Amino acid sequence: MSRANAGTKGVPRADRELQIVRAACEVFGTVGFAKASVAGIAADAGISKPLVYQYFGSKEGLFSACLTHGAELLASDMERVAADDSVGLERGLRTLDGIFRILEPQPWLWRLFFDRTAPESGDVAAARAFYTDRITRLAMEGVGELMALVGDDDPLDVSAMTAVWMNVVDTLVTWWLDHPEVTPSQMTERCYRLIVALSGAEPPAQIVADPAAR
Amino acid sequence: MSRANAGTKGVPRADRELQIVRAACEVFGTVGFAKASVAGIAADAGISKPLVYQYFGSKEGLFSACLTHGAELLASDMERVAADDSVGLERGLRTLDGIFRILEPQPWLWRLFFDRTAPESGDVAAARAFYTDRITRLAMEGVGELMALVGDDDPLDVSAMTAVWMNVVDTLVTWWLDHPEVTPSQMTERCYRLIVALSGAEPPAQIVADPAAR
DNA sequence: GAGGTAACTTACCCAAAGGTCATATCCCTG
DNA sequence: CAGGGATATGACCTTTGGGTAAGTTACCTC
Repeated sequence: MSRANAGTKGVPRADRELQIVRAACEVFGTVGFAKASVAGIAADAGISKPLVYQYFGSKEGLFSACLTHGAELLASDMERVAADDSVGLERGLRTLDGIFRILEPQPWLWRLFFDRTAPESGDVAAARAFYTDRITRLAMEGVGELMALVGDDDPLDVSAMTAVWMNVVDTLVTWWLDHPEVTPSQMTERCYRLIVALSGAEPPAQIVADPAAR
Repeated sequence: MSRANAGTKGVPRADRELQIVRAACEVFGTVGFAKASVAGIAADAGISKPLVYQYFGSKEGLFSACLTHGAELLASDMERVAADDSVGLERGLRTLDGIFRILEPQPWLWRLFFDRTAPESGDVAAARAFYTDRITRLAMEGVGELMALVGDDDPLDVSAMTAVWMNVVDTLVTWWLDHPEVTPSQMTERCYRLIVALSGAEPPAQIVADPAAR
């Protein structure tokens, strides 16, 4: 009588895990690791706290799963863009475009990656290091091309510029979160204008109208 | 006998408050509001927890005092630069230069401002809104000038660009934190090169050598 | 259909941290 | 030099939330 609602509901583990991860991504991405409560996530997912621990071991394990889930989505898209033959600012624009489209239905995914309240050791750090490497490599490649175009190949300059680039993406996504009525396409066009304003010279324009980029 | 170390040590309130705020700025700025512990801050400051509460009322009140302390320092310097007659990218460079010099001995101050784990209502929010307004106004003014130079006066574009600009500053400061051997002057020069790389056209060069900017 | 296993829950434990209380010591003033 | 107020503290209270123990139900296989 005491454990009235106990007992299996016949949902396979893989389904439940995905359901939990999705709820957790939204919570972690919105309020951050430190302020997120496992009980709250469980409630959002419509299940109880011990099930979360049974499947993910700890709050940290759950966050790690979320990080992997989100980062995989983003990293694979960035690699797709990198495989194109665009260079310099145009490649930057195409990358932004892909990111905006992925984040449209789940903008909070982005925050998982830059959460300073997340643990800095253990599985979480390992997962983050793995994806940071993967993404930073792409960014450095793109930024390096851009810097080489103007004859600057100081590695520290490239390093700093890569950091700037990655946080510019972060900032534009954040700005977008505060202006939810703006569509991904409009964001891409806006980024194009901002780059024009900075550089004076206009990069190729086909990105905005290119149907293949949709 | 139980409260052995109790009793005044003759330190005036104002001195203690400054001492506590300084310790708190470092902790809040380093680990963030959520993960910071008041007892830990008290220990760092060399005093006990109840004294913190006696002087600041709550953890939130303490953070609010830190925010005001740090923001005042930065905002007043930005206003100094704004009062100069530089425009566009040169004004941006001068602002960066001032920020780097202020943050050199206490880089964590910067993070107080962008702490997403801080409370979003009450005194903290009020203090942040006050300084956000003050700083954003300056940034928008500078960014607006830059955008006007190239004929873009869409207010949303200016808004997004302002966000980008403010986070670029954040990023460069963060990058600097990871490269402590770099001096403020070197950082300013590096920023100059990055801007050149982005814009193609070179902004006025005197900022780097200008003794008045030191 | 008996039993093993995977899916699920309620009720609880306990450590950490925000916040308070009662008390102790010192300085300043009349 | 008496006492009021400012400065200071150890011990405590209370809430929050990560984590667990033990029990319940359903499905699957033989």
